[in-house]
Amino acid sequence: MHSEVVASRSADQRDSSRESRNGNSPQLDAVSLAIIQQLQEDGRRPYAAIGKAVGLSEAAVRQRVQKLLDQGVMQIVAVTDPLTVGFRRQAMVGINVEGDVESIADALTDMSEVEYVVMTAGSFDILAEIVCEDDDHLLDVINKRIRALPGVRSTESFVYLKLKKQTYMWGTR
Amino acid sequence: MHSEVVASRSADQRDSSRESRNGNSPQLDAVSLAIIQQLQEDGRRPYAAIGKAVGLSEAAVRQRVQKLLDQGVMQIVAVTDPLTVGFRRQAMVGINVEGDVESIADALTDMSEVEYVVMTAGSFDILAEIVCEDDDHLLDVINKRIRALPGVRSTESFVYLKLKKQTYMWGTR
DNA sequence: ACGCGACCTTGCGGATTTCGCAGATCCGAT
DNA sequence: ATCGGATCTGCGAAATCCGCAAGGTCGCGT
Repeated sequence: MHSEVVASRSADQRDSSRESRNGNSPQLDAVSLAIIQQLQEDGRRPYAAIGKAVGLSEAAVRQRVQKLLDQGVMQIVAVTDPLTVGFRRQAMVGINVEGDVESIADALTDMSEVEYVVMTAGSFDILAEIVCEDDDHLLDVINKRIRALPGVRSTESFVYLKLKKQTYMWGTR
Repeated sequence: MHSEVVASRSADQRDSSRESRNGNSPQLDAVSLAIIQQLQEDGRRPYAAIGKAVGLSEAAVRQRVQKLLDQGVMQIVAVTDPLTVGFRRQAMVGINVEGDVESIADALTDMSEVEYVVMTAGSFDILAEIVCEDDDHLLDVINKRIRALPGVRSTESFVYLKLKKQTYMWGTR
């Protein structure tokens, strides 16, 4: 009874201790992946339901989720389109840097208006997404704060006109 | 008694029966805003706790959250760094279009590998974020699928090297 | 071979939370 | 003045969460 799936979570994705986050290597197995998928569909889904879906007991799911949360591998949050929540100006800013890219990225990370920072290959070294209340605010962040950082060679802004898609469903496909 | 906040949720969010998401502004009142903030901190926070924080009964919070969810104003989901979850190649693609920008954006929206689509002002008409398993996959999506769309004049890719920040905390600042 | 640690399972109450529904209220529209 | 819709509050009942305890299994290092 109860057997069903289970899929013998053997000792598969062992080794390969590479790191992806900013330092540690969480190393997820297939079951945790499945749990995350469940929670990507509905962050409030009960543990028992998740357990049934991935072939684990309620208690086990609870422990796994807690650990994933504690490790910072995943977070369960509400997401919205900022435009509907009163932030009327958003922009993606492409930045070119001379010198240490990482330190500039860190400086951007510390700004509360900056939602998203990623280091890239291509004609920009960094892409940063900015969320502001209005034009003045946006202008201020870009010109006074970002361009003022030592090492920033140039920036190019892309003001958001309309958000068309925003998903959190990889793996679900 | 019990007053506290409440802030007289006047008769604002009239209509809104329409598909929010895009062009319009559902107009959230202060209470819904506060609820969203609570859920941005913890997507699983109990309704009673939220109610206490925003000055509403448990049932009222539940109804509001349900409506926000139904309207598509907000979603409660698990988020992770895709790199941690096995998607090893990501990129932002800037796209220039001739003709109807919106229809191209819609086409992008239909691709499962595309996580994020936004229409912008600036030297790109559209920015799209792509999440793939490996280089072949990424190459395939960009060259075979995106560039193949009629109306796409040119694209420029920014392959992600390292994600530095990813937040969901507007309003909480 | 043995012990240890990591992880799962089953089972179990009690505390909490969720959920549905009936009864107020408020407010604008007829 | 009154009707109707939207929203809030107040309940029980059902479901979920949470901690905990007693095993079981597997892989690994000594």
